[in-house]
Amino acid sequence: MKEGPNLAAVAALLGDPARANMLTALMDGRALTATELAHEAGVTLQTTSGHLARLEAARLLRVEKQGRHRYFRLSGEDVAEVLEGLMGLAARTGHLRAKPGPKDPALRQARICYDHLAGDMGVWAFDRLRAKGIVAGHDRHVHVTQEGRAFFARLDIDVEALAHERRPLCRVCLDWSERRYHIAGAIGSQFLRKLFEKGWARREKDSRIVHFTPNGRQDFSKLLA
Amino acid sequence: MKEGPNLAAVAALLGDPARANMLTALMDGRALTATELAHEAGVTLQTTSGHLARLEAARLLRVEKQGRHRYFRLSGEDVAEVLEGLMGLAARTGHLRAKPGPKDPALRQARICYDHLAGDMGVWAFDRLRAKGIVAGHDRHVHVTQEGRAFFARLDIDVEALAHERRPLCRVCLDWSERRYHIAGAIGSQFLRKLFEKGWARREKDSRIVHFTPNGRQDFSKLLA
DNA sequence: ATCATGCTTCGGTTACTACCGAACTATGAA
DNA sequence: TTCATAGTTCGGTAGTAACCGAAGCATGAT
Repeated sequence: MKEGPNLAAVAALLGDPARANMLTALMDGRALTATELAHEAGVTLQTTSGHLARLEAARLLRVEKQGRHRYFRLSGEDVAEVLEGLMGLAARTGHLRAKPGPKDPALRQARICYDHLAGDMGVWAFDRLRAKGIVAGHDRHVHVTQEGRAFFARLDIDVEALAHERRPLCRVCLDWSERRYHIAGAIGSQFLRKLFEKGWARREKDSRIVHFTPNGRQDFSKLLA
Repeated sequence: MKEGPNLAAVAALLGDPARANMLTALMDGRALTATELAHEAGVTLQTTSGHLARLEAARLLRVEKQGRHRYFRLSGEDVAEVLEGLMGLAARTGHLRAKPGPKDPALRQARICYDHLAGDMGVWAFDRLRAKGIVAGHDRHVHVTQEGRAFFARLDIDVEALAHERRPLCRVCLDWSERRYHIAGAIGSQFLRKLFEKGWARREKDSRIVHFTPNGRQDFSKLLA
Protein backbone atom coordinates (compact mmCIF):
# COMPACT_ATOMS: atom_id res chain seq x y z
CA MET A 1 0.00 0.00 0.00
CA LYS A 2 1.26 3.36 -1.12
CA GLU A 3 4.68 2.04 -1.90
CA GLY A 4 6.73 2.84 -4.93
CA PRO A 5 6.09 5.28 -7.77
CA ASN A 6 2.65 6.66 -8.47
CA LEU A 7 1.43 4.12 -10.94
CA ALA A 8 -2.15 5.38 -11.04
CA ALA A 9 -1.29 8.92 -12.12
CA VAL A 10 0.52 7.74 -15.23
CA ALA A 11 -2.01 5.05 -16.03
CA ALA A 12 -4.83 7.59 -15.78
CA LEU A 13 -3.07 9.72 -18.37
CA LEU A 14 -2.94 6.76 -20.72
CA GLY A 15 -6.49 5.79 -19.86
CA ASP A 16 -8.28 8.54 -21.69
CA PRO A 17 -9.29 7.48 -25.22
CA ALA A 18 -8.33 10.78 -26.82
CA ARG A 19 -4.88 10.78 -25.24
CA ALA A 20 -4.39 7.09 -25.96
CA ASN A 21 -5.17 7.70 -29.62
CA MET A 22 -2.67 10.52 -29.77
CA LEU A 23 0.04 8.41 -28.16
CA THR A 24 -0.75 5.51 -30.46
CA ALA A 25 -0.42 7.82 -33.44
CA LEU A 26 3.01 8.80 -32.18
CA MET A 27 4.12 5.19 -31.75
CA ASP A 28 5.69 5.25 -35.19
CA GLY A 29 8.26 7.73 -33.95
CA ARG A 30 7.17 10.60 -36.14
CA ALA A 31 6.73 14.05 -34.70
CA LEU A 32 3.21 15.39 -35.28
CA THR A 33 1.66 18.81 -34.85
CA ALA A 34 -1.17 19.54 -32.47
CA THR A 35 -3.56 19.88 -35.40
CA GLU A 36 -2.61 16.49 -36.78
CA LEU A 37 -2.99 14.89 -33.39
CA ALA A 38 -6.39 16.53 -32.96
CA HIS A 39 -7.45 14.83 -36.17
CA GLU A 40 -6.06 11.49 -35.02
CA ALA A 41 -7.93 11.67 -31.73
CA GLY A 42 -11.12 13.00 -33.22
CA VAL A 43 -11.43 16.02 -30.93
CA THR A 44 -11.13 19.76 -31.47
CA LEU A 45 -7.88 21.60 -31.37
CA GLN A 46 -8.50 23.31 -28.06
CA THR A 47 -9.26 19.99 -26.38
CA THR A 48 -6.12 18.55 -27.90
CA SER A 49 -4.10 21.45 -26.62
CA GLY A 50 -5.13 20.65 -23.08
CA HIS A 51 -4.30 16.96 -23.45
CA LEU A 52 -0.91 17.66 -24.95
CA ALA A 53 -0.05 20.08 -22.17
CA ARG A 54 -0.75 17.38 -19.60
CA LEU A 55 1.21 14.72 -21.46
CA GLU A 56 4.14 17.06 -21.78
CA ALA A 57 4.00 18.03 -18.12
CA ALA A 58 4.18 14.33 -17.27
CA ARG A 59 7.23 14.02 -19.51
CA LEU A 60 5.58 11.47 -21.71
CA LEU A 61 5.91 13.77 -24.71
CA ARG A 62 8.66 16.03 -25.90
CA VAL A 63 7.91 19.12 -27.98
CA GLU A 64 9.92 21.04 -30.57
CA LYS A 65 8.92 24.45 -31.81
CA GLN A 66 9.40 25.16 -35.49
CA GLY A 67 7.95 28.44 -36.64
CA ARG A 68 4.33 28.52 -35.65
CA HIS A 69 4.17 24.75 -35.48
CA ARG A 70 4.72 22.67 -32.39
CA TYR A 71 5.89 19.16 -33.10
CA PHE A 72 5.18 16.50 -30.50
CA ARG A 73 6.90 13.16 -30.21
CA LEU A 74 7.19 10.46 -27.58
CA SER A 75 9.80 11.45 -25.04
CA GLY A 76 11.65 8.18 -25.46
CA GLU A 77 11.64 4.58 -26.50
CA ASP A 78 10.63 3.50 -23.04
CA VAL A 79 7.28 5.23 -23.40
CA ALA A 80 6.67 3.31 -26.61
CA GLU A 81 7.63 0.11 -24.83
CA VAL A 82 5.11 0.62 -22.05
CA LEU A 83 2.42 1.41 -24.61
CA GLU A 84 3.21 -1.82 -26.42
CA GLY A 85 3.13 -3.65 -23.11
CA LEU A 86 -0.32 -2.32 -22.35
CA MET A 87 -1.52 -3.32 -25.80
CA GLY A 88 -0.22 -6.80 -25.10
CA LEU A 89 -2.18 -6.94 -21.89
CA ALA A 90 -5.28 -5.60 -23.61
CA ALA A 91 -4.99 -8.27 -26.29
CA ARG A 92 -4.32 -11.04 -23.79
CA THR A 93 -7.16 -10.10 -21.49
CA GLY A 94 -9.59 -10.04 -24.37
CA HIS A 95 -9.96 -6.31 -24.23
CA LEU A 96 -9.99 -5.89 -27.95
CA ARG A 97 -11.42 -2.95 -29.76
CA ALA A 98 -15.19 -2.79 -30.13
CA LYS A 99 -14.76 -2.78 -33.87
CA PRO A 100 -11.61 -4.82 -34.51
CA GLY A 101 -10.93 -3.19 -37.86
CA PRO A 102 -9.84 -4.94 -41.03
CA LYS A 103 -6.30 -3.66 -40.65
CA ASP A 104 -5.44 -5.72 -37.61
CA PRO A 105 -3.87 -8.69 -39.42
CA ALA A 106 -1.68 -6.34 -41.46
CA LEU A 107 -0.69 -4.62 -38.24
CA ARG A 108 0.40 -7.92 -36.72
CA GLN A 109 2.39 -8.78 -39.84
CA ALA A 110 4.60 -5.73 -39.94
CA ARG A 111 4.34 -2.31 -38.37
CA ILE A 112 6.46 0.57 -37.21
CA CYS A 113 7.19 0.65 -33.49
CA TYR A 114 8.65 4.08 -32.70
CA ASP A 115 11.17 4.01 -35.54
CA HIS A 116 11.96 0.35 -36.09
CA LEU A 117 10.25 -2.73 -37.48
CA ALA A 118 7.81 -4.68 -35.30
CA GLY A 119 5.27 -7.46 -35.67
CA ASP A 120 5.80 -10.89 -37.16
CA MET A 121 8.40 -9.62 -39.62
CA GLY A 122 10.26 -7.65 -36.96
CA VAL A 123 10.55 -10.62 -34.63
CA TRP A 124 11.56 -12.90 -37.48
CA ALA A 125 14.25 -10.47 -38.59
CA PHE A 126 15.66 -10.25 -35.08
CA ASP A 127 15.79 -14.04 -34.82
CA ARG A 128 17.70 -14.21 -38.08
CA LEU A 129 20.11 -11.45 -37.07
CA ARG A 130 20.98 -13.47 -34.01
CA ALA A 131 21.15 -16.79 -35.79
CA LYS A 132 23.59 -15.29 -38.28
CA GLY A 133 25.74 -13.91 -35.48
CA ILE A 134 25.14 -10.32 -36.51
CA VAL A 135 24.00 -9.42 -33.02
CA ALA A 136 24.67 -11.25 -29.76
CA GLY A 137 24.19 -10.79 -26.05
CA HIS A 138 21.70 -11.12 -23.25
CA ASP A 139 18.52 -9.25 -22.35
CA ARG A 140 18.47 -5.59 -23.14
CA HIS A 141 22.24 -5.65 -23.50
CA VAL A 142 22.49 -6.86 -27.05
CA HIS A 143 25.43 -5.76 -29.18
CA VAL A 144 26.52 -5.81 -32.80
CA THR A 145 29.30 -8.32 -33.43
CA GLN A 146 32.38 -7.84 -35.60
CA GLU A 147 30.71 -9.83 -38.37
CA GLY A 148 27.64 -7.67 -37.81
CA ARG A 149 29.58 -4.53 -38.60
CA ALA A 150 30.60 -6.00 -41.94
CA PHE A 151 27.02 -7.01 -42.61
CA PHE A 152 25.68 -3.54 -41.95
CA ALA A 153 28.54 -1.95 -43.89
CA ARG A 154 27.34 -3.83 -46.96
CA LEU A 155 24.02 -2.07 -46.44
CA ASP A 156 25.79 1.30 -46.23
CA ILE A 157 25.11 1.54 -42.52
CA ASP A 158 28.12 2.83 -40.63
CA VAL A 159 27.90 1.16 -37.24
CA GLU A 160 30.97 2.99 -36.01
CA ALA A 161 29.33 6.37 -36.58
CA LEU A 162 26.05 5.31 -34.98
CA ALA A 163 27.90 4.01 -31.95
CA HIS A 164 29.14 7.52 -31.22
CA GLU A 165 25.65 9.00 -31.04
CA ARG A 166 24.04 9.60 -27.70
CA ARG A 167 21.31 7.12 -28.50
CA PRO A 168 21.86 3.43 -27.65
CA LEU A 169 23.14 1.60 -30.69
CA CYS A 170 21.34 -1.64 -30.24
CA ARG A 171 18.38 -2.36 -28.02
CA VAL A 172 15.51 -4.78 -27.95
CA CYS A 173 11.83 -3.95 -27.71
CA LEU A 174 8.92 -6.19 -26.73
CA ASP A 175 6.26 -6.87 -29.32
CA TRP A 176 2.62 -6.80 -28.23
CA SER A 177 1.40 -9.09 -30.98
CA GLU A 178 4.18 -11.64 -30.80
CA ARG A 179 5.15 -11.22 -27.17
CA ARG A 180 8.76 -11.62 -28.26
CA TYR A 181 11.56 -9.21 -28.99
CA HIS A 182 12.51 -7.27 -32.05
CA ILE A 183 15.50 -5.03 -32.63
CA ALA A 184 15.40 -1.33 -31.76
CA GLY A 185 17.90 1.44 -31.09
CA ALA A 186 19.88 3.31 -33.71
CA ILE A 187 20.58 0.11 -35.64
CA GLY A 188 16.91 -0.86 -35.66
CA SER A 189 16.04 2.58 -36.94
CA GLN A 190 18.62 2.54 -39.71
CA PHE A 191 17.75 -1.00 -40.69
CA LEU A 192 14.10 -0.06 -41.24
CA ARG A 193 15.10 3.03 -43.17
CA LYS A 194 17.10 0.84 -45.54
CA LEU A 195 14.03 -1.29 -46.24
CA PHE A 196 12.21 1.81 -47.38
CA GLU A 197 15.18 3.15 -49.36
CA LYS A 198 15.59 -0.12 -51.20
CA GLY A 199 11.90 -0.08 -52.04
CA TRP A 200 11.38 -3.43 -50.32
CA ALA A 201 8.64 -2.00 -48.14
CA ARG A 202 6.55 1.14 -47.81
CA ARG A 203 4.45 2.55 -45.03
CA GLU A 204 0.72 2.90 -45.31
CA LYS A 205 -0.38 6.52 -45.15
CA ASP A 206 -1.41 7.71 -41.68
CA SER A 207 -0.85 4.27 -40.21
CA ARG A 208 1.80 2.21 -38.48
CA ILE A 209 1.32 -0.57 -41.00
CA VAL A 210 4.29 -1.55 -43.17
CA HIS A 211 3.65 -3.26 -46.50
CA PHE A 212 6.32 -5.39 -48.12
CA THR A 213 6.36 -5.70 -51.89
CA PRO A 214 6.52 -9.29 -53.20
CA ASN A 215 10.03 -8.75 -54.47
CA GLY A 216 11.01 -6.87 -51.36
CA ARG A 217 9.90 -9.72 -49.16
CA GLN A 218 11.94 -12.14 -51.22
CA ASP A 219 15.06 -9.97 -51.18
CA PHE A 220 14.65 -9.41 -47.45
CA SER A 221 14.44 -13.16 -46.87
CA LYS A 222 17.51 -13.71 -48.99
CA LEU A 223 19.43 -11.04 -47.09
CA LEU A 224 18.79 -12.80 -43.80
CA ALA A 225 18.89 -16.36 -45.11
CA MET B 1 -5.92 5.73 -35.58
CA LYS B 2 -7.98 3.09 -33.84
CA GLU B 3 -5.56 0.35 -34.65
CA GLY B 4 -4.55 -2.53 -32.46
CA PRO B 5 -5.90 -3.55 -29.05
CA ASN B 6 -7.85 -1.16 -26.88
CA LEU B 7 -5.07 0.27 -24.82
CA ALA B 8 -7.15 2.99 -23.18
CA ALA B 9 -9.70 0.61 -21.65
CA VAL B 10 -7.05 -1.32 -19.75
CA ALA B 11 -5.08 1.78 -18.81
CA ALA B 12 -8.23 3.39 -17.43
CA LEU B 13 -8.74 0.38 -15.17
CA LEU B 14 -5.22 0.81 -13.82
CA GLY B 15 -5.64 4.57 -13.60
CA ASP B 16 -8.00 4.68 -10.64
CA PRO B 17 -6.09 5.11 -7.37
CA ALA B 18 -8.20 2.61 -5.46
CA ARG B 19 -7.80 -0.08 -8.09
CA ALA B 20 -4.11 0.70 -8.51
CA ASN B 21 -3.60 0.27 -4.78
CA MET B 22 -5.38 -3.08 -4.83
CA LEU B 23 -3.28 -4.29 -7.75
CA THR B 24 -0.11 -3.06 -6.10
CA ALA B 25 -1.02 -4.95 -2.96
CA LEU B 26 -1.39 -8.09 -5.06
CA MET B 27 2.00 -7.60 -6.72
CA ASP B 28 3.61 -9.88 -4.16
CA GLY B 29 1.68 -12.81 -5.58
CA ARG B 30 -0.43 -13.43 -2.51
CA ALA B 31 -4.16 -13.98 -2.80
CA LEU B 32 -6.15 -11.49 -0.71
CA THR B 33 -9.80 -11.29 0.25
CA ALA B 34 -12.08 -8.44 -0.74
CA THR B 35 -12.04 -7.13 2.83
CA GLU B 36 -8.26 -7.06 2.93
CA LEU B 37 -8.12 -5.29 -0.41
CA ALA B 38 -10.69 -2.76 0.79
CA HIS B 39 -8.36 -1.98 3.65
CA GLU B 40 -5.37 -1.66 1.32
CA ALA B 41 -7.20 0.73 -0.95
CA GLY B 42 -8.79 2.72 1.83
CA VAL B 43 -12.37 2.42 0.59
CA THR B 44 -15.44 0.62 1.89
CA LEU B 45 -16.23 -2.97 1.11
CA GLN B 46 -19.06 -2.21 -1.28
CA THR B 47 -16.88 0.11 -3.31
CA THR B 48 -14.19 -2.54 -3.37
CA SER B 49 -16.66 -5.12 -4.54
CA GLY B 50 -17.46 -3.03 -7.57
CA HIS B 51 -13.80 -2.49 -8.43
CA LEU B 52 -12.96 -6.15 -8.08
CA ALA B 53 -15.85 -7.13 -10.32
CA ARG B 54 -14.52 -4.87 -13.04
CA LEU B 55 -10.94 -6.07 -12.67
CA GLU B 56 -12.10 -9.65 -12.84
CA ALA B 57 -14.28 -8.99 -15.88
CA ALA B 58 -11.23 -7.55 -17.59
CA ARG B 59 -9.30 -10.71 -16.71
CA LEU B 60 -6.71 -8.80 -14.76
CA LEU B 61 -7.63 -10.71 -11.60
CA ARG B 62 -8.46 -14.32 -10.95
CA VAL B 63 -10.73 -15.30 -8.07
CA GLU B 64 -10.98 -18.44 -5.95
CA LYS B 65 -13.90 -19.15 -3.65
CA GLN B 66 -13.13 -20.71 -0.31
CA GLY B 67 -16.08 -20.93 2.01
CA ARG B 68 -17.47 -17.47 2.42
CA HIS B 69 -14.20 -15.89 1.38
CA ARG B 70 -13.25 -14.85 -2.12
CA TYR B 71 -9.52 -14.76 -2.73
CA PHE B 72 -8.27 -12.48 -5.47
CA ARG B 73 -4.88 -12.70 -7.14
CA LEU B 74 -3.31 -11.31 -10.29
CA SER B 75 -4.34 -13.40 -13.26
CA GLY B 76 -0.75 -13.90 -14.33
CA GLU B 77 2.83 -12.79 -14.26
CA ASP B 78 2.29 -10.62 -17.31
CA VAL B 79 -0.06 -8.38 -15.36
CA ALA B 80 2.61 -7.91 -12.71
CA GLU B 81 5.12 -7.11 -15.42
CA VAL B 82 2.98 -4.38 -16.93
CA LEU B 83 2.42 -2.90 -13.49
CA GLU B 84 6.17 -2.84 -12.91
CA GLY B 85 6.61 -1.27 -16.33
CA LEU B 86 4.19 1.50 -15.48
CA MET B 87 5.98 2.10 -12.20
CA GLY B 88 9.20 2.43 -14.13
CA LEU B 89 7.64 5.02 -16.38
CA ALA B 90 6.20 6.85 -13.41
CA ALA B 91 9.60 6.94 -11.74
CA ARG B 92 11.39 8.00 -14.92
CA THR B 93 8.93 10.75 -15.75
CA GLY B 94 9.24 12.19 -12.28
CA HIS B 95 5.75 11.14 -11.35
CA LEU B 96 6.69 10.08 -7.88
CA ARG B 97 4.31 9.75 -5.02
CA ALA B 98 3.27 12.93 -3.28
CA LYS B 99 4.71 11.59 -0.07
CA PRO B 100 7.66 9.40 -1.12
CA GLY B 101 7.58 7.33 2.03
CA PRO B 102 10.54 6.24 4.09
CA LYS B 103 10.29 2.70 2.79
CA ASP B 104 11.28 3.50 -0.78
CA PRO B 105 15.00 2.76 -0.42
CA ALA B 106 14.25 -0.60 1.18
CA LEU B 107 11.83 -1.30 -1.65
CA ARG B 108 14.53 -0.63 -4.22
CA GLN B 109 16.97 -2.87 -2.36
CA ALA B 110 14.90 -6.03 -2.31
CA ARG B 111 11.22 -6.68 -2.80
CA ILE B 112 8.83 -9.35 -3.89
CA CYS B 113 7.60 -9.09 -7.47
CA TYR B 114 4.67 -11.47 -7.84
CA ASP B 115 6.48 -14.41 -6.25
CA HIS B 116 10.15 -13.84 -6.96
CA LEU B 117 12.93 -11.53 -5.84
CA ALA B 118 13.19 -8.07 -7.41
CA GLY B 119 15.11 -4.85 -6.81
CA ASP B 120 18.83 -4.41 -6.54
CA MET B 121 19.32 -7.84 -4.96
CA GLY B 122 17.14 -9.55 -7.55
CA VAL B 123 19.03 -8.06 -10.47
CA TRP B 124 22.35 -8.83 -8.85
CA ALA B 125 21.35 -12.44 -8.24
CA PHE B 126 20.26 -12.85 -11.84
CA ASP B 127 23.58 -11.46 -13.07
CA ARG B 128 25.45 -13.92 -10.89
CA LEU B 129 23.30 -16.86 -12.01
CA ARG B 130 24.24 -16.07 -15.57
CA ALA B 131 27.89 -15.41 -14.85
CA LYS B 132 28.12 -18.79 -13.16
CA GLY B 133 26.48 -20.51 -16.12
CA ILE B 134 23.49 -21.60 -14.07
CA VAL B 135 21.11 -20.04 -16.55
CA ALA B 136 21.76 -19.11 -20.17
CA GLY B 137 19.91 -17.91 -23.23
CA HIS B 138 18.49 -14.84 -24.90
CA ASP B 139 15.59 -12.55 -24.13
CA ARG B 140 12.59 -14.09 -22.46
CA HIS B 141 13.85 -17.50 -23.53
CA VAL B 142 16.26 -18.14 -20.72
CA HIS B 143 16.86 -21.72 -19.62
CA VAL B 144 18.51 -23.59 -16.78
CA THR B 145 21.74 -25.27 -17.86
CA GLN B 146 22.97 -28.73 -16.93
CA GLU B 147 25.27 -27.19 -14.31
CA GLY B 148 22.29 -25.18 -13.15
CA ARG B 149 20.30 -28.29 -12.38
CA ALA B 150 23.10 -29.51 -10.12
CA PHE B 151 23.26 -26.10 -8.46
CA PHE B 152 19.55 -26.07 -7.69
CA ALA B 153 19.62 -29.72 -6.63
CA ARG B 154 22.08 -28.72 -3.89
CA LEU B 155 19.39 -26.31 -2.72
CA ASP B 156 16.80 -29.11 -2.72
CA ILE B 157 15.07 -27.64 -5.74
CA ASP B 158 14.07 -30.32 -8.21
CA VAL B 159 14.29 -28.61 -11.59
CA GLU B 160 13.05 -31.72 -13.37
CA ALA B 161 9.81 -31.70 -11.40
CA LEU B 162 9.26 -27.98 -11.90
CA ALA B 163 9.84 -28.34 -15.62
CA HIS B 164 6.78 -30.57 -15.86
CA GLU B 165 4.44 -27.98 -14.38
CA ARG B 166 2.23 -25.93 -16.64
CA ARG B 167 4.00 -22.78 -15.53
CA PRO B 168 7.12 -21.64 -17.41
CA LEU B 169 10.21 -22.87 -15.61
CA CYS B 170 12.45 -19.92 -16.14
CA ARG B 171 11.46 -16.45 -17.23
CA VAL B 172 12.81 -12.96 -16.84
CA CYS B 173 10.97 -9.95 -15.50
CA LEU B 174 11.80 -6.26 -15.88
CA ASP B 175 12.59 -4.33 -12.74
CA TRP B 176 11.12 -0.84 -12.37
CA SER B 177 13.78 0.40 -10.00
CA GLU B 178 16.78 -1.03 -11.80
CA ARG B 179 15.40 -1.11 -15.33
CA ARG B 180 17.14 -4.43 -15.76
CA TYR B 181 16.04 -8.03 -15.57
CA HIS B 182 15.67 -10.43 -12.69
CA ILE B 183 14.69 -14.06 -12.70
CA ALA B 184 11.06 -15.16 -12.53
CA GLY B 185 9.04 -18.26 -13.36
CA ALA B 186 8.87 -21.43 -11.27
CA ILE B 187 12.60 -21.29 -10.58
CA GLY B 188 12.45 -17.69 -9.46
CA SER B 189 9.61 -18.56 -7.14
CA GLN B 190 11.37 -21.55 -5.60
CA PHE B 191 14.62 -19.67 -5.30
CA LEU B 192 12.98 -16.93 -3.25
CA ARG B 193 11.20 -19.49 -1.11
CA LYS B 194 14.57 -21.04 -0.26
CA LEU B 195 15.86 -17.69 0.95
CA PHE B 196 12.98 -17.56 3.42
CA GLU B 197 13.35 -21.20 4.44
CA LYS B 198 17.03 -20.78 5.15
CA GLY B 199 16.27 -17.74 7.24
CA TRP B 200 18.48 -15.58 5.07
CA ALA B 201 15.66 -13.14 4.50
CA ARG B 202 12.16 -12.38 5.74
CA ARG B 203 9.31 -10.35 4.34
CA GLU B 204 8.05 -7.24 6.04
CA LYS B 205 4.48 -7.58 7.20
CA ASP B 206 1.89 -6.24 4.76
CA SER B 207 4.56 -5.07 2.38
CA ARG B 208 6.52 -6.19 -0.64
CA ILE B 209 9.76 -5.35 1.11
CA VAL B 210 12.25 -8.16 1.72
CA HIS B 211 14.80 -7.79 4.52
CA PHE B 212 18.03 -9.75 4.46
CA THR B 213 19.67 -10.62 7.75
CA PRO B 214 23.38 -9.74 7.99
CA ASN B 215 24.34 -13.40 7.99
CA GLY B 216 21.82 -14.17 5.28
CA ARG B 217 23.26 -11.55 3.02
CA GLN B 218 26.73 -12.99 3.53
CA ASP B 219 25.66 -16.56 2.88
CA PHE B 220 23.70 -15.45 -0.17
CA SER B 221 26.77 -13.69 -1.54
CA LYS B 222 28.87 -16.75 -0.90
CA LEU B 223 26.35 -18.99 -2.63
CA LEU B 224 26.55 -16.91 -5.80
CA ALA B 225 30.23 -15.96 -5.54
C1' DA C 1 -0.02 47.32 -41.94
C1' DT C 2 -3.16 43.55 -42.76
C1' DC C 3 -4.49 39.00 -42.94
C1' DA C 4 -4.10 33.96 -42.22
C1' DT C 5 -2.64 30.13 -39.63
C1' DG C 6 -1.42 27.43 -35.51
C1' DC C 7 -2.19 27.07 -31.03
C1' DT C 8 -3.68 28.46 -26.14
C1' DT C 9 -6.79 30.20 -22.54
C1' DC C 10 -11.31 30.93 -20.52
C1' DG C 11 -16.00 29.74 -19.25
C1' DG C 12 -19.85 26.92 -19.03
C1' DT C 13 -22.12 22.42 -19.97
C1' DT C 14 -22.44 17.63 -19.75
C1' DA C 15 -21.38 13.02 -18.84
C1' DC C 16 -19.26 9.86 -16.19
C1' DT C 17 -18.00 7.31 -12.17
C1' DA C 18 -16.18 6.73 -7.59
C1' DC C 19 -18.15 6.76 -3.37
C1' DC C 20 -21.08 5.46 0.62
C1' DG C 21 -25.51 4.13 3.23
C1' DA C 22 -28.85 0.79 3.34
C1' DA C 23 -30.79 -3.36 2.20
C1' DC C 24 -30.01 -8.00 0.58
C1' DT C 25 -27.76 -12.84 -0.22
C1' DA C 26 -24.80 -16.54 1.10
C1' DT C 27 -21.96 -19.26 3.89
C1' DG C 28 -20.54 -20.89 8.33
C1' DA C 29 -20.76 -21.23 13.52
C1' DA C 30 -23.26 -21.93 17.91
C1' DT D 1 -32.97 -21.94 14.51
C1' DT D 2 -30.38 -17.89 15.41
C1' DC D 3 -26.54 -15.09 14.93
C1' DA D 4 -22.27 -13.46 12.75
C1' DT D 5 -19.33 -12.71 8.95
C1' DA D 6 -18.26 -11.97 3.95
C1' DG D 7 -19.66 -10.05 0.10
C1' DT D 8 -23.11 -8.01 -3.47
C1' DT D 9 -26.71 -4.92 -5.27
C1' DC D 10 -29.26 -0.66 -5.40
C1' DG D 11 -29.96 4.27 -5.25
C1' DG D 12 -28.57 8.82 -4.68
C1' DT D 13 -24.77 12.31 -4.26
C1' DA D 14 -20.78 14.67 -5.39
C1' DG D 15 -16.55 15.62 -7.57
C1' DT D 16 -13.99 15.44 -11.68
C1' DA D 17 -12.70 16.16 -16.24
C1' DA D 18 -13.59 15.88 -21.12
C1' DC D 19 -15.56 18.66 -24.33
C1' DC D 20 -16.60 22.72 -27.29
C1' DG D 21 -17.51 27.86 -28.50
C1' DA D 22 -15.48 32.12 -28.28
C1' DA D 23 -11.90 35.07 -27.62
C1' DG D 24 -6.98 35.84 -27.29
C1' DC D 25 -1.96 35.41 -28.44
C1' DA D 26 1.97 34.55 -31.62
C1' DT D 27 4.20 33.68 -35.77
C1' DG D 28 4.59 34.01 -40.68
C1' DA D 29 2.97 35.56 -45.33
C1' DT D 30 1.43 39.40 -48.45
